Order: sequence, then structure tokens, then C-alpha cells
Amino acid sequence: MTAFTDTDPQHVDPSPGRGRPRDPNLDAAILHAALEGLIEHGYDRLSMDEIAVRAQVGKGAVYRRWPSKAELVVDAIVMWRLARSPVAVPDTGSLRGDFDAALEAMPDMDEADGAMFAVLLGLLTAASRDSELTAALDANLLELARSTIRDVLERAVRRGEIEPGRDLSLVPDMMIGLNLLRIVAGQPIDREFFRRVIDDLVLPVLLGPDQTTTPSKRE
Amino acid sequence: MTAFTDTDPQHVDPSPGRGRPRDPNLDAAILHAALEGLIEHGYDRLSMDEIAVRAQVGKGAVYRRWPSKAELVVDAIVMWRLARSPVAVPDTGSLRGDFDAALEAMPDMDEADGAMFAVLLGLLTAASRDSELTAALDANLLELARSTIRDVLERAVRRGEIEPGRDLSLVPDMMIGLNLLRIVAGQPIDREFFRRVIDDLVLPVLLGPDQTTTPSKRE
Amino acid sequence: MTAFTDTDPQHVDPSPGRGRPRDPNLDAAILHAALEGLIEHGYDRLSMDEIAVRAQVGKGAVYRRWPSKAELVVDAIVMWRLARSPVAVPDTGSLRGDFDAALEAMPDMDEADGAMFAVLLGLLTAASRDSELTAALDANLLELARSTIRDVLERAVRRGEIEPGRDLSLVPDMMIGLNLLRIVAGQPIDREFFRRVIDDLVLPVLLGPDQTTTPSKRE
Amino acid sequence: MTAFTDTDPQHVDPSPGRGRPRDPNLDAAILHAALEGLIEHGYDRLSMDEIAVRAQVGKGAVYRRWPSKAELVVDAIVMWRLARSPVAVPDTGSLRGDFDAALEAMPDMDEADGAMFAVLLGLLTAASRDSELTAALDANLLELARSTIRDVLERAVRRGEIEPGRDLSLVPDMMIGLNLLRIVAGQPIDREFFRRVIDDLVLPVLLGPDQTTTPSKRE
DNA sequence: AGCTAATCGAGACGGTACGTCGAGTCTTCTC
DNA sequence: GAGAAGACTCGACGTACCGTCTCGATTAGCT
Repeated sequence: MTAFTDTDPQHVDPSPGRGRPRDPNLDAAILHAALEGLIEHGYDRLSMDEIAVRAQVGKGAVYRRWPSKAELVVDAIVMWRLARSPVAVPDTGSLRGDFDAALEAMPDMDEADGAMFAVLLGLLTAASRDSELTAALDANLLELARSTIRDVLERAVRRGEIEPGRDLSLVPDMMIGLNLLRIVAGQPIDREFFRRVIDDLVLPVLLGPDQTTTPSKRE
Repeated sequence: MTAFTDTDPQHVDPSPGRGRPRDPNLDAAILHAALEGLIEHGYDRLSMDEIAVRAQVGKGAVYRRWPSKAELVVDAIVMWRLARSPVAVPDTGSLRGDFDAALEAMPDMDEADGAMFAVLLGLLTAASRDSELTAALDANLLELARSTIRDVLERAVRRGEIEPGRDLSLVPDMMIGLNLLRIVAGQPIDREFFRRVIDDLVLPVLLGPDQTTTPSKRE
Repeated sequence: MTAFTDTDPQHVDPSPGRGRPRDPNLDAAILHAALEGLIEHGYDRLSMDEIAVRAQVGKGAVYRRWPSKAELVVDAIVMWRLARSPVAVPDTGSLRGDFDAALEAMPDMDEADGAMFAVLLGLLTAASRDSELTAALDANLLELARSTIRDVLERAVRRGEIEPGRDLSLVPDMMIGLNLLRIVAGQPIDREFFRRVIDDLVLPVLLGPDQTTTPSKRE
Repeated sequence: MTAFTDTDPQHVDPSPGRGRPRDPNLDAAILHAALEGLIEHGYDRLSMDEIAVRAQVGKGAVYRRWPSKAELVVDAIVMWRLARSPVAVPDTGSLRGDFDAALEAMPDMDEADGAMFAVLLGLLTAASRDSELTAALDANLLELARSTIRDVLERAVRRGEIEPGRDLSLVPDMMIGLNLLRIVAGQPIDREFFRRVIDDLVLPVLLGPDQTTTPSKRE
């Protein structure tokens, strides 16, 4: 189940010599069919038969590439995610500037994106029983967001805007977690919300005094 | 589909008088059977037939009360949540004291709880297409956690520990969101983690200087 | 299961003293409802719930009178049968005259009758696993027809039209069997057919020479 | 619903190139499983699930071939009937000799056959609402018996044993009808009964004087 | 009049079968 | 060999029906 960690969605091409080679167009066709179905029906109501029909492909071709519906759908979402954003935030010279730049670069959510978020959540949770799937999603989606934020923070530390000793490891997760909650509650993730997160939570944490000098009692 | 918003899990009693009334014991029996099955197998592998057999009940009795597996399971989880904790945090006289008390009152997660969280999350996702279901889960589970935290914060404001003008509306969601993320990632929610959230994020935000006096530029 | 042999469809009225007496109107209402449903849907598709609703009666009232759907339907058909024909063939003074009279007295089959025959057959066959039910149908429906024919034959024997020693026991069954076959094959039972049966089969058998003097070899 | 009239029980093979062809072994396996269950439990108590399990087949494979339980069972009975007897009666040189030969060739009814007859009858009834089904049963079962008897009669006419002008069309139906009645009444169809039918009814009709010269009055 | 008991309509109950649908595998023929 | 097509097993789904049971509300006879 190494599918998710590969940048390339398709799996090993075992013996490149003998026989008819796989049609590379089919990978994309299947992923797009999965994505469309996902947006229309959600994970549960999406059937592999429908994906195959949509992609004008036999079910064999699908299962030759992905071992299960769950994993196909994960790859479909990863593809969607990768195609969506540059992810890299430019260095503007200041922490707040970086956040402002990120906000401005943030794409407007259209309807499909909203549906996609819902689906994504669905996947995360459907995956919660399957540790490999969870790990894969974590690596591909959550880590992607985490590292983007981490980059911004590290630059600020290097600039001296943030005290060097601070443990900032929870900050990215805080931001991601808040977004997750918005998705769960069915609320939109827009610039307005993001700005409040930055102003009311992130900047106070980063720029405020270090509270760890007077920690709560430990047992 | 007003089922979820009722405190009482069973639905409308259409014409009270005519005909044999529903056996109220069955509601509980079915919910418990659903919960047991949920913990053992997870949402996908749980079958309505099994629930009926476990509860020593005909399938008709189940479908007379809940129109689908998903909605039954939602109610089962709501019941589980409600039965689990009073959630009220005692007033210790200080913000940090309240948090410490909450940490200590926090129940140890046993295996069933872990499974339950996973299931719960699974449900959130299954619900993401059904706005009523989402709303119900939100109202019953998320709001419950939110209000608990809000109480603690409001007490601190009244005591003068937190500056009165601060917008604290995001703080509860921040804490909940971080937990959600842990669940998604399959990591445990233990006291250690919670303490870090409080020390590294919550207290700095609450007790630090108000950053909103120098907000990021607004377009 | 003495239901079928009673002229009166309802069963024993055990203790005529205490308690509210059964509403005698319901017997007929239920039987008619059963009959209507039978004609509309056939035996299999007819449900006890529907009968109860049609008769504006609780299911309890039905099962208080008949122990099962099969037996209710049998009684419904017996009722229909009894209400339909005088059955007695007048003595015209000659065998052929009696048959002619029977033919003329024979009611025209309307559409409902056709459906009824089909249902009747259905019942006969549905009953074939239940010996008591079979016996009841036999006694109530087949024997009714048998005895009518037997009367005509016995009169002819007394008149001397038929040789006294002949074994005529198969003749009624022959006539009934031919009708049964018509029903099975979905063909109408009309006067034309009946006349052919009488002319081509019954009269030759009754009036022809006794073949039993030269029987086929017995092993 | 042309299934029943086909000699071959399975239905149309829609496009005989594309896709995996239906496994022809399954047709037989399912039919035999149906037959076994039919004999053991009768029509009502026979379940499609049991048939599928017995045949080691998924329910899908059953419903892909037959649209309902009733129609599967009809085909199962047709198969049973076809496999049972060559039905041809040898030419012994005389009418009575032919009948004697038929009697001797007549297989002893074992228990399964008795059950089968009952089931068969049950099917006729279930079929009585569905004219196509009725027609199919007629063609496959009744006509088979009719033609066998007709052969014997035609030979006798050719030999001159029976007057050439006689309308003998009712004779086969008379014999079949009597058997049908026996089945309905739950009585055995044995050689003794059959001999009485031949001696007391069939031979008198065939060899006696033609009564049609003095028919009953026509209106 | 009160008491007892069986009735009534209504509808919930356990159980069981129905016919459908989905996941993942296998098998045919064609390219 | 890969490709489309579609049959295969397995198992859950939600529905419908049977025959029973349980409500509150009648409706009699008996005290």
C-alpha cells in the first residue's frame, strides 16, 4: 500500500518489457471520475462501478491500479489538493507580511471545493480504522499544510521576531484543527475567518510573553 | 428528522392513545446494541441485522424508530456522550486552577473510548452530506464541549484575570479543533497533550498582550 | 380446525355468558374483504393487514375468528360458492333432460367468477401440503359438485336408463376433473364446453355397453 | 418472459461476445437446488437464500437468471418433468395392449414424486394470475401428457379399432383431469386407479356406440 | 350501579424472506 | 499481457408480511 506516499499515483510498473503496457491516460481518467463522483454523491454513495462507467474503463483497470475504493479516493483527493495551490508562501520580510501574503494567495472557495472538503473529512474519518490509510492521508494532506506554516514560523524565528526558545510545534496543528472544525460544522473557510485566527490566536501566541516560565503544576 | 435535536432519542409519538404504544425499553436496548456493535466492528462493519439480534428485537422495531443505520448510530453516540460526563468544571478561584481541575477530572480514555472517537469521527463524515445530521451532531457534541470551556473563560473574565474586551470566541474551537486533529491522526488524547495545549497556546493567548491594537492590514 | 365443515363460518362461541359478544357483522365483513382482495391480487399477494383495513377491523378480530390466512380464504371461497348456485338439478324424467336442465341453470361466468376460479385453484394447490385444509376444501367444494352429479346419475339408474350394475363412481370426478383442467389452462367453462363433455364422454360411458365383461388383463 | 417456452431453461444470451459469459453449470446447479428445496419444504417454505446456499452460488447469480422465485421454481419443475420419462408408449398392436404397456411402463411414484406433484399443483395456482406462466406450464407439462395419449388413440383409429369419425379431443383431457383431481385431493396416482379409469371410462367411450347421432337438444 | 370479562380498532412486536445493490475477484474475448 | 465487459461470491440493505401481543375504549351479563 505504498500508493499514497508516491508522488505518482500509479503503483509499481512491475515488468516493463512483456505484454501491453498500461495506458497512462487511464490513471487520470479514473481519478477524475472518482473525484466527480465523490463531489456528487460523497464517499459512501460512490460506487466503483460508477467510477468505471464514468471513466469508460473496465473495473479491472481500476483494481489493477488501486487495491480498494478507499485508496483510490485518497489518491483522487491528493491529486485535487496538489493541483490547487502553490502552497509556498513568499518571504515578505515580516511575520505579519507573510501571513497577509498567504491570505491573499488563498484561493476563493467555490462550490466544488466545499463539497471536496466535506468529502475529505469523510475520508479522514472513514480512514480512522485503517491505520495505513490514516498515515497516508496524514502524510499527504496534513503534513503538506503543516510544513507550509512551519516555513513561515521558522523564517520569523530566524528574523528574531519570535523568541528562539519557544516550542511552536502546536501552532500549525492549531490552525489546521480550526479549519477541520469548520469543515465538520459545515461552515465556510474564508479569508475573514482565517484573519481572525491569525490576529486573535496565532500572533498572540507567537509574539506574547512566554508563559512556560510559570507553568501549571505538574503532578 | 427532528430526532437528533430531541433530548429523548425516540421520535414523535404520533397519536397517543390509539394502538399499542412503543415499548420504551426497546429504544435503549437498540441504542446499546448499536453502541456495542459500533465499538466491536466500527461503523462500516456494523449491520442492522446484528443490532436487531443483539437487542433481541425484530428489524421492524429498529426501522420503526430510525429511518436508517446512520441516524440510529448518531443517536447511539449522542446517548453515549450524554451518559459519560457531567462536564462541569468546578470554580477553583483562578484560571489556571480551573484548567488543572479540568485536567484532573478528565477521564482516562479506555479502549472503547478510543474506538468511540473513531466512530464518532466516522459519523461526522457520513453526516457531512446531510446538513440536518451535521447540525444535530454539532449541537449535541461540539456545543457541549464549547460551553464547558466558555464557562471557564467567562469566570476568568469576571475575576479580572483576562482583559474584559478580548474576543475569546475562537479559543474553545481552537481546543476542540486540536483534539479533532488528534483523533483524525489516530493519536491519543491524554493529559500530557492537553497540558501542552493549555500551557503553550491557551494561556499565552488569554494572558498575553492584546495584539488586536495593531492588526494586520485590512484590504 | 373444524371451521370448514361448519355451515356457519364462524367457530365455536365458547361461553355465551360473560364478556362482550362477538359482533356478528364482522364475520361477513371480513369474508367479503378477503374475497375482494383475493380477486384483486390473488392468494399470495393478499395480506391479512389489507383484509383488516378493507373490513375496517383490527387484525385481532380476524385472528380471533380464523387461525390463519389460508383458512380464512377457504371460508371466503366456500361462502362465495354457496351464495352462487342452487346446485339442485330438477328431475325432468330423463337423464338427458336432467343434463339439459343443469346446463340451462348454469350461470354465466362473469369476470369475477373467472378470477375466483383461478383463486380457487390457487387455494387447492396451496392447500396441498396441509392435509386438513385439503380435506376441508374437498368436503366443501368438490363433494358439493360430486353429489349434485351423483343425484342425477342415481335417478337415471332408478329409471332404468343406466344398467344397474355399473360402477359410476368415476363419472362425477371425470366431469370435475375436466373443469379443473380448464381452470388450470385458463380456459372458460361455458355451456358449449359442458355440452361436449356430456355428449362426447358422459353419455357414451353411461349408455354404452359394459366393457368390464372383457377387462384388460390383470397381473 | 420467454424463459418458460424455451427448451433451454436459461434466458437470452444478450451479446455473445463481450464480457464473461454466464456459467452454464450454474443454471443446472440452481435448478437442482431449487428442486431439492422444493421437495423438502414445499413452495412457501423454500427460500431463495437457501437455494443460493445449496447451489453454492450468490443470490445475484440466481436473480440474474430468473426474475422471481416463482419463475425459477416453474423452470425447476419443467426440468424435473423433462428428465423423468421418455413418455413414448410402444405400439403393441391393439388399443388395450397399448394401455397395458403404458400402465406397466408407468413409474412407481416415490415420495419425492408425491411431493413434486403437490408442488407442481401449487405452482399452477401461483401461475393462475400470470397468463404467460400458465401458458408455459400448459405447454410444457399438460401438452406433454396430452400428446402421449393422443398417439395411442391415433394408432387405434388407424388400426380401425375406433370408428374414424369420432371426436376424441376430450379424451386426453379427461384422463389428465382425473389425475389432477387426485393430486388436489391428495390421493395417490397408482396403477390400480389408472386401470379403473381406462376400463370404466376410456374404453367405453372409445369403443361404445357413437351417441352424437342423437344429441341433446340444442337451443 | 358496580364488577367482570370478552370484545373492538389500532398498531407495535419477533421473526423471516424478499429482491436490490455494492465491493472486490474472475473469466471471457479483443487489441 | 492490458483492455472492456460483465458474471461471480458474499453479505448488508431496507421493505413487507405473518401471527402474536398490548394498549385504551366499548359492551355485554352478573351481582
